[in-house]
Amino acid sequence: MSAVMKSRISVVLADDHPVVRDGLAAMVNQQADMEVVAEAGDGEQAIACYEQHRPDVLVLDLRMPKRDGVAVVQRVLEINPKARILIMTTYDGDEDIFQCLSQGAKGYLLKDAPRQEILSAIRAVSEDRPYTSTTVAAKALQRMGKPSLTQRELNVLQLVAEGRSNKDIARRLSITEGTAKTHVKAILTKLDAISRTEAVAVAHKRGLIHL
Amino acid sequence: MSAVMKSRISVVLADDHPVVRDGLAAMVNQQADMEVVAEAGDGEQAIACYEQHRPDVLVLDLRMPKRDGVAVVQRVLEINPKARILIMTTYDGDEDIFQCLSQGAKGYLLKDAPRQEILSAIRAVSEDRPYTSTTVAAKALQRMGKPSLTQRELNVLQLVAEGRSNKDIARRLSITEGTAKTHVKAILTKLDAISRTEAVAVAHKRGLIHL
DNA sequence: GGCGTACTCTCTCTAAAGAGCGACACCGAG
DNA sequence: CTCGGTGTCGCTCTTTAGAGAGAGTACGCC
Repeated sequence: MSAVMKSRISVVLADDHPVVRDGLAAMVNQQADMEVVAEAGDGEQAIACYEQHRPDVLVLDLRMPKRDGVAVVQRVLEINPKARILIMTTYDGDEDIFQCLSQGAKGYLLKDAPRQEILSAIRAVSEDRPYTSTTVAAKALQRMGKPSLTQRELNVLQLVAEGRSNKDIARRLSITEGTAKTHVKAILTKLDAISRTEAVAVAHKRGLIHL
Repeated sequence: MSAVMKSRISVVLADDHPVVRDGLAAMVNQQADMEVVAEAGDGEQAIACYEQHRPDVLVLDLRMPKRDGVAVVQRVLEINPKARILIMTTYDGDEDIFQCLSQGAKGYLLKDAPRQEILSAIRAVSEDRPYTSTTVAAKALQRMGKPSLTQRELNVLQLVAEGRSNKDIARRLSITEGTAKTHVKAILTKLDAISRTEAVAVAHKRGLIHL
């Protein structure tokens, strides 16, 4: 590589809202040092686009049809462990943030970020420098130290959030009601909640479940 | 007015995400027959912008800081009962839709709508023709016939969603636990739910509460 | 006035949820 | 192999939630 980088930063956009893609594309293409090379409207397209174009930066929305953001991050990093991924989403639950960053995404920012911040985030990530806004970083730190739920507990939590009773949950998971209660109890303890309803509120705020 | 409309449709955009505003602005300004005259990042700005520019169409996001979409619709229609408002949001709960349309918004569409649909919606609303996509219309019809909650019940529902117990709710609203139970019972009946947790799930899906 | 609606309160009774235990089998990491 | 984590099941006990039914007050509307 020469000392002077003449080629522009290539960017792939993945977001299920055409409006958002247009907005990002407009912002990016207006810059002299970057350009959008492809767009994707769902998770599978995002993976396909990445594989095909191998962009410098993949800008990714978390909540998408077909395959959600976390899964896309995983798959893309399987394809290319050095992939530079910038998560851009509306969700600020600490679980989402933690998942993405710990899995190897280089940046995470919220859609209500100002133009300048978005552009500098893309530039940072393109140079393999991590970018995290202060508010997002704070959330990620919040998540530290908090106990994490097991897969089974997440399954149970999901059913609890749908309003199922312990008996109902037991039936669906082919376990006894007592065991279902044990799981719920563990969930309440880990989320520091008194009732199942409060647990759902807490879990939703943290991004553990998505209603 | 002459038979040939030479002046372009003036549009004011209100959305708390700069990215979305950019996207919409790019789309709109690319059209020969319309232009963006102002942008707002929160509810109060939206009202101020409308009052100042009196655009042909106000494109409005529902969830915004300072003042939410429904309140903005109300206020703007107070200022100008003939205001043409197009709601554009990610939320498809039937309560949101019903509220906005019944209060006088001329159109409602989702952010994942394709470019063409967004543009034709703006044109329709600018000519005072209502625009509603089929999926949104279906939601609005779903809401018909369903019992609506009283203000008190909405207050209780909000507390239930936060995970409060009946006793807790009673204390906060300065009523007896028995009365709190009566309200919760009424909520369960109206939402056709068996438990409070299910009620929260249903209410969230319908857009009655926003966590 | 009469009617409907919302809000309040009281009562009983059953079902569910949650606290607090202990226990055993499995499995992977050290 | 031992140990920690997980998932399973069991038990008792108290608290909470929810079903059902009745009833009084206030307010606005026709």
